[in-house]
Amino acid sequence: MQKTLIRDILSATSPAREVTVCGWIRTRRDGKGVTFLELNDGSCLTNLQCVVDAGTPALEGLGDNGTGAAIMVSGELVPSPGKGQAWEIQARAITVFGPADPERYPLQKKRHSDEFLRTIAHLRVRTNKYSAAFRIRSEAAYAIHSFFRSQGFYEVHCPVLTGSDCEGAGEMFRVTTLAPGERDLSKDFFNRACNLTVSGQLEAEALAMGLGRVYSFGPTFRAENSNTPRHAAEFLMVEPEMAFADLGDLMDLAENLVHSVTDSLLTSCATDISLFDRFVEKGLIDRLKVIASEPFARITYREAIEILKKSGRDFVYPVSYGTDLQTEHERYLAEEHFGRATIVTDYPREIKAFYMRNNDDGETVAAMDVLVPRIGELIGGSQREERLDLLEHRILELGQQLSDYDWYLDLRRFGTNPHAGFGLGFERLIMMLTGIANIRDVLPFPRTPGNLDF
RNA sequence: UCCCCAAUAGCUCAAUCGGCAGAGCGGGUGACUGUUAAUCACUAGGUUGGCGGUUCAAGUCCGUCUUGGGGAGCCA
Repeated sequence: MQKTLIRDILSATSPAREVTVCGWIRTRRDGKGVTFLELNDGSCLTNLQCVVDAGTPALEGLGDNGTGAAIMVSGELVPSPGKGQAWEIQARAITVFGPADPERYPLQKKRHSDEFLRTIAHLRVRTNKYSAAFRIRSEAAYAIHSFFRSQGFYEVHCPVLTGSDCEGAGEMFRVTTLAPGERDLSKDFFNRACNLTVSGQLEAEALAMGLGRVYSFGPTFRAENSNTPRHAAEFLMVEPEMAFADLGDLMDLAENLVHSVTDSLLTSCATDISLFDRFVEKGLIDRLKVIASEPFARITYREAIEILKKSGRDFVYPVSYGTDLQTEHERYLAEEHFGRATIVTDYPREIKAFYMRNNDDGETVAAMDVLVPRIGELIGGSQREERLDLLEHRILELGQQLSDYDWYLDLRRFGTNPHAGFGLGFERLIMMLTGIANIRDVLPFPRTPGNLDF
């Protein structure tokens, strides 16, 4: 049987004698002579109106099923005489696949709070807001792949299971097959400690040293006890790594990526984004147009400190050279001072990771953070230290063992070159694109401290 | 992990000074209509998050735990 997606039906240019659609009933309105169904199949935001006349086999097939039921409707596609839709289906036959008991089905024909919908994450995709959010997720991922492909990058797949426990990106989840209480790691699956990855960066660097330009796009895990609307224990990270590139190249890449993805989403997800513009964040579309077209502000850490000092603001955390920028500082820079995406570069080496390239001034490293209004840090990256002696010195300075980084140091022993990369938090990008304020609502099944349902 | 706020019907929320547990939506029943957040009438629905305390009397005050939200730290 030929089934048509509602998305395709709604863009029809002519009537059709026989179409078949499948979907879930969103609402049902009964009259004496006619019943109206709003059918949604997830292919797009808009529902398809199905008209079921009284006394027909179609109504008999429908029975008393309403909101939430999964059905198949066959009939004629005709121009709708009513207001509100161009097309409707005059139903000839209806098959019910799965009813939804209205006394127990949690989704009603009304607005629910995000907090309530999180408790039924397995069902919330059947609402307008969440189906739109997850369609945007998919389109954003597609746009990211398209961008990198157009720039000569190859996607690489970095391992989720890692023996490295010293990447310094946060607390790690331990993975083990040992029985509870057993502590002898030599008897564990890998004969050593194993963790879930916090970043594919080190592996991506290795792959960039042969493929030139690569990016990984995969899950990462942080066992931090972070309870904020911007952190999750499992999230996707986009991590490009470029050989023969410096910090300037990296900033251009980050800016072009965000421009490109935002611009293409404004077209490919126009209907879904307009939903968020109306009901979630007023003015979202205008803000996205700015993000898609305006150059990012670019300042050094030193300049950022000067701006903050001159701001006259009474910050909770005092501003001084040498300490990291706090959330309130980042927000001031991106939201108030510049009013657009802002790249801050060249942080003091003491507050950044060991692998970042030392600048010639001896005190800063070639790091960059991309700060976005309302989101905060969307991207963090750096030019990597390609000089073996300086890298070894930095590792030892931090009290770590060179042997732990043996394979990573090989990349500097053989064919080293200036290279750079960053990590982009995919969920934060989706928050930016939708205006959704809580990361738990852009992840289909969010993992946060104490929450492992579904 | 720290600070602040909240928890009452399936959902969203009221309940005055501590004094009879309420509404809208949703559900059920019926009416009506090419309807579109349909409309109208009737109706069912409660151990006020758990435990303990104060009081003649606790949804309301106190302690504690749990859960959720906001802010901070950590970061993407």
